[in-house]
Amino acid sequence: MSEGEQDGRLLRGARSRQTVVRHAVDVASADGLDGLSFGRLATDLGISKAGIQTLFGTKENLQLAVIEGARELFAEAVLRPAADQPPGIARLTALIERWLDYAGKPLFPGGCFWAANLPVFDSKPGPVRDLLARQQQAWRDLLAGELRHIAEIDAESTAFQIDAVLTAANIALRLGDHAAADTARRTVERLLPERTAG
Amino acid sequence: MSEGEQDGRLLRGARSRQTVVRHAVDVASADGLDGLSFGRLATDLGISKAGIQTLFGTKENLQLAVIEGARELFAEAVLRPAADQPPGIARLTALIERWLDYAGKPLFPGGCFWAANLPVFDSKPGPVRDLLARQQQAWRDLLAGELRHIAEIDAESTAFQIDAVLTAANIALRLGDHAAADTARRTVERLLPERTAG
DNA sequence: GAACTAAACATACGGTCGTACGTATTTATT
DNA sequence: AATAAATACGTACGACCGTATGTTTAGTTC
Repeated sequence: MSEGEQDGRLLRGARSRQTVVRHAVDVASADGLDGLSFGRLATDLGISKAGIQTLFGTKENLQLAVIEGARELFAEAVLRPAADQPPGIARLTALIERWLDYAGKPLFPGGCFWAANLPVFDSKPGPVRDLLARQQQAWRDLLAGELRHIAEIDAESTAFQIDAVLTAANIALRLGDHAAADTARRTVERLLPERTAG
Repeated sequence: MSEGEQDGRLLRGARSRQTVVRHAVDVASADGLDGLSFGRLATDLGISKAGIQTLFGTKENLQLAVIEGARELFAEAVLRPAADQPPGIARLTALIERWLDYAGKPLFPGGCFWAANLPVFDSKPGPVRDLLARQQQAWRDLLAGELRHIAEIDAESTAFQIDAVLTAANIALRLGDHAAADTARRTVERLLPERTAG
């Protein structure tokens, strides 16, 4: 009758990992990947510290699992909805709108997961930093891919710029600037060529 | 004959604070303001943990002192050299060049101090977050002030954009993208009106 | 249902953290 | 020289950290 139940069955294996990771992502987006600890997660979830340690082994493994988990949530909230749109400016716009939603009414309580954690780990070589950097690059590549469907644009450099503006908007939002999303929207619009009719 | 000496005299008062803060800024730029601890600073500097505690009282006070110290170093490295230039585009360019230097060959071993710490504290209300946010705003206001000398430009929004690009360049630099400074330079140039002759 | 594996737990260890308190030492003031 | 104030230090405390080891429980396989 402990808390570590789900659907009346004790959490076991993959299902336990998922439960822990899901909560750990929230913790890490607010307090950073460093703010994670077996003890805290155990207390929050009402299960034993040693049980979590059994599932993940080391703290670094936990962090890596959490990063993967965050990416899945991000893909579900931002990438998948935009995949419906046709390639090019439509899909790009959808991605950006979804991203601003994602940063605004936080899927993650601490705002963008990568904006929160990359600056902390960018000076700490290791698997955590590498994984975060790879995911960030994948996101920028995705933006660049859509931009290549638009003529008269330097895809790489525009992708860099869009990502920069979105990240800055994320921080501004978290600091209480409610207009930041609109600012970002207008800024991005100006980066794209004059809108064609329709 | 302990390590806590300077010019042969024991460190006392303000001089001690300055010594500790100077080192703590380096630590905090690499490991974050959370990575600071009395014990670690004491070990690094070869003085006693309790001595540092006497100087700062609480950890939060230490963090606030470190933030102020970082701002002084930033002002010395970026703001003061650019102050020679005439207001407007010349001074703006000087600020940006100095900033890229500051982010590149690190005055702080962890790159831009605010880029590293703002994302961590933007979700944690308190004096530390407030001070960091105020300083960030002051920097953006400074950029906007210079931009107002340039016609046909939305000063606020361009300042937002320049800051966003510089911050993104800082992270890219730390992740090994050696071309990031040039990318940022070119991006900023495109934000300003066609260069007048000379 | 017996044997085996995987999962969850209990407990323990050394380490560091932040803070508190008392003591010695240095500087400043009288 | 005596006194007061500011500094620096030694030590101690409870709390949490990450990890390791052994044990119990829950599923699985034969």
